[in-house]
Amino acid sequence: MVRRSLVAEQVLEIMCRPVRHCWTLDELQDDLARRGLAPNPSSVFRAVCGLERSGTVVRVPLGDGRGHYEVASEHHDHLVCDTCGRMEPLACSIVADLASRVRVWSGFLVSGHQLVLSGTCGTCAGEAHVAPQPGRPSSAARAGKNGS
Amino acid sequence: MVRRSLVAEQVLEIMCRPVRHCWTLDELQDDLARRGLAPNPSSVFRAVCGLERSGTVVRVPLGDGRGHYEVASEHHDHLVCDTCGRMEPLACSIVADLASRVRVWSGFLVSGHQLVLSGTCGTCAGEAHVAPQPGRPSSAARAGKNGS
DNA sequence: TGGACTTGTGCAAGTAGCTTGCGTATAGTT
DNA sequence: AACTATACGCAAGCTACTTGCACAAGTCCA
Repeated sequence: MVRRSLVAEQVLEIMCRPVRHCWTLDELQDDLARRGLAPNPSSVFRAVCGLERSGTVVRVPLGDGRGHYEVASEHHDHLVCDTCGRMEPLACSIVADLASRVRVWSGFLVSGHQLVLSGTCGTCAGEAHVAPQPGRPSSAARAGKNGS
Repeated sequence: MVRRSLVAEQVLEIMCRPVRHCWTLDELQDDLARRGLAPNPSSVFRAVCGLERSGTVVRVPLGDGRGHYEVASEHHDHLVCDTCGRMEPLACSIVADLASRVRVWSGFLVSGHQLVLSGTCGTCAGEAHVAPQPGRPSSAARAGKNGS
């Protein structure tokens, strides 16, 4: 008795679009709302959980205290632009030889890694020379979850 | 009117001991309790906040949804053992050339990074096989860490 | 077609890990 | 000793999930 989950279907469709590289639950819900669906946060959560369990999507820990999800593909790392908040995938091969070097260096058997590079993306760096961009949603802007 | 904060003082003292590389607020509170102090969680939080504001300690986002703090020193990355949960610092120079490679590769101007390698530390790997690798500087020995 | 069964969804409450506001205690200063 | 700024405890609040429960709806089988 396999029932299709409308929410999960739409979530997957949204995540497969190349508009963005990875999503928070909030962003997914916003996108779903824009599509006329307005599911409960718990439904979005459960849909993503299901997709994660089935291996279709994976959770990316970006260290900002929120859950980020992306469609499962070959392992890669992430570039996060401090200016526009955009995130880009980074071919993992660029750090592929790290494991063996670490092993030799410290005896640590590396089985996985998570690398997040922050800085300014090519676009923003280019724009910075032309004109400043006011009102950009910076990743830091979100950080004030409770102020502090 | 500068009053010393007993909690902040003890927190800093705890964090300066090489017993462990980085602490959560919980762990700090436990250690403080072991020292006879039993401060409120909010006091620990405020003490750490103060130390962070003054640049004495830094927050390390490990992607587990909790705040980890370590004494501020030269930037480095982290090795986390999946078996014993121990964490070790990893000389950052090992990924130092990454920025320039990424720049060439994608035009991204890297200003910072956060790398967490997970796997099995030398000690745990040794215990698992009974035949540890001799002559290798063990991660524990090198980093002067003990383990939790 | 209809009843049983299974699964998806919404709603609300619960949880973890902070974070903040407020009142009181207390160390420094005058 | 009085005054005042700061540390601290307590409790409540916040974010971002996470879970439990009830109901609705889809699927299966007779």
